[in-house]
Amino acid sequence: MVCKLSTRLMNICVASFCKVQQLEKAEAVIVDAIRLGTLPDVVTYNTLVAAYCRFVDLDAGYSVLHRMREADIYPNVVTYNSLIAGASNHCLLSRCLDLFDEGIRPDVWSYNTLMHCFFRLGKPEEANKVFQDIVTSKLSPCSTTFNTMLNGLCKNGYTANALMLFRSLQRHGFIPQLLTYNILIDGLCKSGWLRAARTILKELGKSGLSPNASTYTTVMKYCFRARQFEEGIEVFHEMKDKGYTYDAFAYCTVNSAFAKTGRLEEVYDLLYEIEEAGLKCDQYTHTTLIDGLCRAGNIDGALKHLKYMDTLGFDSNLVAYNCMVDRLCKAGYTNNALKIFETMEVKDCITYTSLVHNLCKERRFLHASKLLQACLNRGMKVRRPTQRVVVKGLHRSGLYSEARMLQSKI
DNA sequence: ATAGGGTTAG
Repeated sequence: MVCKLSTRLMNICVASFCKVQQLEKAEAVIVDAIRLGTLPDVVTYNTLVAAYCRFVDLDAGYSVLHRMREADIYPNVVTYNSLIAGASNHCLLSRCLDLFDEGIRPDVWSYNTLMHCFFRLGKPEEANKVFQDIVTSKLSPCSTTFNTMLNGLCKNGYTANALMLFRSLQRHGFIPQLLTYNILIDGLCKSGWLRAARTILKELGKSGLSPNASTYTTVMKYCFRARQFEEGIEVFHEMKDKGYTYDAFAYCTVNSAFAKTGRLEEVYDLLYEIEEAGLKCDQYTHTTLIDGLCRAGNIDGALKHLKYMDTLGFDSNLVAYNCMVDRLCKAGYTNNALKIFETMEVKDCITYTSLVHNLCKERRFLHASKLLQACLNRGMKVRRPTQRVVVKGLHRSGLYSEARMLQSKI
């Protein structure tokens, strides 16, 4: 009894660490447990297989499978489903299919995952075959089967079929989940079927379910895309009134819309609100803000925000820097842009392309040529038009030997 | 397991 309890406790610990992507700590729990006489069971290993497939890769999942076999613990359908999901997430279709032939009888989850894999690879016919197989076989489809099918149809451009399937399912007694509604609303909006989307939204309201942050974010997205900003912001307020005030995803959507339309005061307010609530914006949001500030002519504000962004500990702020460099040039501060460029540890072909073009505009062809060569030396690709601008400029300025040198590197 | 947002050069 004591032993069983401790295995369960160990599994809960392992699962908790896996959930937050701390796989070393999960492994350490197992090591400690073994030392105290508690052995991992099939659940422990299944948790690990799922985590390694998800956060590392399929082979890492397989290596857990081997460890499992060495420990004389037999994998079951859950183990295989995790591997199938791992193969599917990394778009490894043939390995996904291989897993169906390894002696474990697949269940409806296995097929759901396979169907999802086909849809992600843009193979709706194959996905549909799997769906038909599930429906006609002894496996009974679950709501995930239907949700996955509806989502896949929408994402692959079969919105009409999705709507037809949805209605047909309802006639057969299928009760949609909130997720089902969210999938359909997004799919219908994406295809421009706004009236149908509104109908579904109304049905959601009548169903007794309440829209969640995801629903609101979807609706907002399409309002902003259709340039109906006031309507989008109204939706945002409704969302907050309903109590969804802690979803960074939704906030960042609004943030970007503000930044793009020059409503910078409101962005700053919202950013403050987000950070006050202890939420975090990602690189995209900050980059959009920096871009918006530049476009509004507030270069100093953008520089200040870029510095602030540097303190936030993102892996890379490359795009924000690229943006800053380009906007500085366009605002006439090319030398400042070059100074920033020199401080950048990571650069990509966009950094170079941007500077090369801006330098050419200022007829600083020699400088542009040096940068272009540096870029090529680092093995980065530069598009033809960019190369041509520099070579032409050098010729026009009579810098023939430099032109020849550049040509030889191209 | 399946649903939501967003960035730079030419």
